[in-house]
Amino acid sequence: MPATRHTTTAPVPLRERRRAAAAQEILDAAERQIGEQGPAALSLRAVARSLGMTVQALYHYFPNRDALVTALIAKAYGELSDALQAAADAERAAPSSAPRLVAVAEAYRDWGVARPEHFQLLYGTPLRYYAAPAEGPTTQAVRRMGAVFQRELFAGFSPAQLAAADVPPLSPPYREHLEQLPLHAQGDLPPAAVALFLSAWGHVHGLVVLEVFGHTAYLGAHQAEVFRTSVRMMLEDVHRRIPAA
Amino acid sequence: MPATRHTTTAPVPLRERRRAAAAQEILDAAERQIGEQGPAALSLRAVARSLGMTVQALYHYFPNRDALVTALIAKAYGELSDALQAAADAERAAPSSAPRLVAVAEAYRDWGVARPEHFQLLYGTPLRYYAAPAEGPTTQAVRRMGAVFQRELFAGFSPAQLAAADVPPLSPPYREHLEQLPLHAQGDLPPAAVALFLSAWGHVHGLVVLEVFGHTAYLGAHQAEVFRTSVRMMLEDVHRRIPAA
DNA sequence: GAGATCCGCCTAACAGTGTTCGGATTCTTG
DNA sequence: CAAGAATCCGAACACTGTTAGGCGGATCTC
Repeated sequence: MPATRHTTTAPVPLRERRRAAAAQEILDAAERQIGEQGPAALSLRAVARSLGMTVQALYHYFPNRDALVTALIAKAYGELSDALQAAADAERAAPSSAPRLVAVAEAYRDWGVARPEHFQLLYGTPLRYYAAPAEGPTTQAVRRMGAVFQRELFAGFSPAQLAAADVPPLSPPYREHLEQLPLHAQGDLPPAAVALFLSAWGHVHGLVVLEVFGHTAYLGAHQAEVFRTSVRMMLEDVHRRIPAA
Repeated sequence: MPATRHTTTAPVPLRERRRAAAAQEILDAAERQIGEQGPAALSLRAVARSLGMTVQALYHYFPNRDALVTALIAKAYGELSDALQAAADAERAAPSSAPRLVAVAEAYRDWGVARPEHFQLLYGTPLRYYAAPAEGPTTQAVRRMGAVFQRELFAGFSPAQLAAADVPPLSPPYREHLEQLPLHAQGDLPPAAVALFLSAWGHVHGLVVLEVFGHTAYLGAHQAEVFRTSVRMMLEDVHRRIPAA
């Protein structure tokens, strides 16, 4: 079997373009359905129905449901990353980096609260038998998202400062593993800083997860303030662990 | 229609007992299936099959799938609470309260890591169309679980100390709402302490959620150390905010 | 002990899901 | 224009939760 079929001069993206357009249309319809009915209600038949075609047509654009879901997840991660980046950019004029980190965290929460169905798609397990691919477009999108947060968390600190962060002693193999981790957003991040980042990220994520999944409903309308207070404390605590220049 | 049918002397728990035994058997089979196949694969038909009966028989013990799921969730919360309490009790001899809180946090993680399917049942949304009841046995179990954590987090501090905790200013309505919250484990907890508790709980939960749901798989076998380090820092940070006696 | 009642379980069916096979239609390509 | 590929649909399979109707046996009353 030779490489491809379009052996003529032009790259022949004629048919390909229609394919891509149709696939995009399917993705949009699926996303719409998730936003309306929740991720668990995602149904190939319903997607096809809303597009005026039958189920089997979808199989010409996605090999199976999991592939469609993976594409949806990757897209959602991308949009979430964009939201975080936009929030950070909006606070670029701030004199200190603190408001930028707060803005990023708030953007993370805002995205989850505004679109709980999509948030559940990313962080719940709403689709029975769905297994996320080990390495794919999603992992890359996740890394990008973490990079935004990490950048603003440590903005304004030198590598020397970060390396001297007051962190419990890390075991040598753990240090080594952290050093050769592919989440170095910009320049090398010392292990102590990575440990701080992981803790902070878990902190922010946990607060949002509890709220979006309804486990802190008893807090009512004050959930925004709970989050704001917690993030502020978290930022203070992290900065307190980084020595002054 | 009069009250009940058993108008004889004895309370006639004869049939009731069989009913309860059968219901328990169903619950066990369902839990076994969750442990083996994951919560998303929970199927009434499969449960009935493993018990040698047909689907419709289950409907004589649970009105529908959601009721069975609710019972499973309540049971899982109970077991999780027991695990936390047991971990705290095991460290009762410790001179300081710090190791108890660490032990409770580790127990939370251990439970989630050891039984990821059950953890997903509690904190994911694995069942399509399942809607948790607003007030029921689950909320009570959740409160009990939070109480264990909260107790160990603030053990050894007086109400006066907790009230003077160094926390960002809380808005008056937020303070008021926190004061009349039904999660006062023992004695009244000042709003500042509640804010600290909520932040700490979100922190621990977020770390565990990320790990159990596979979002930090890139950390490999070091995830236990990530957690231990983060919890230690969290505890230091919380205690640093509570003034000395 | 005999009769009435109710409980427990079954067979059958409905609407829904993801997925596959085979044939028909349409549209691009040489 | 003819060849051929890409697209699409009808039908089917195995699975899900749920409901209706009917049968047998255990239980309770007299």
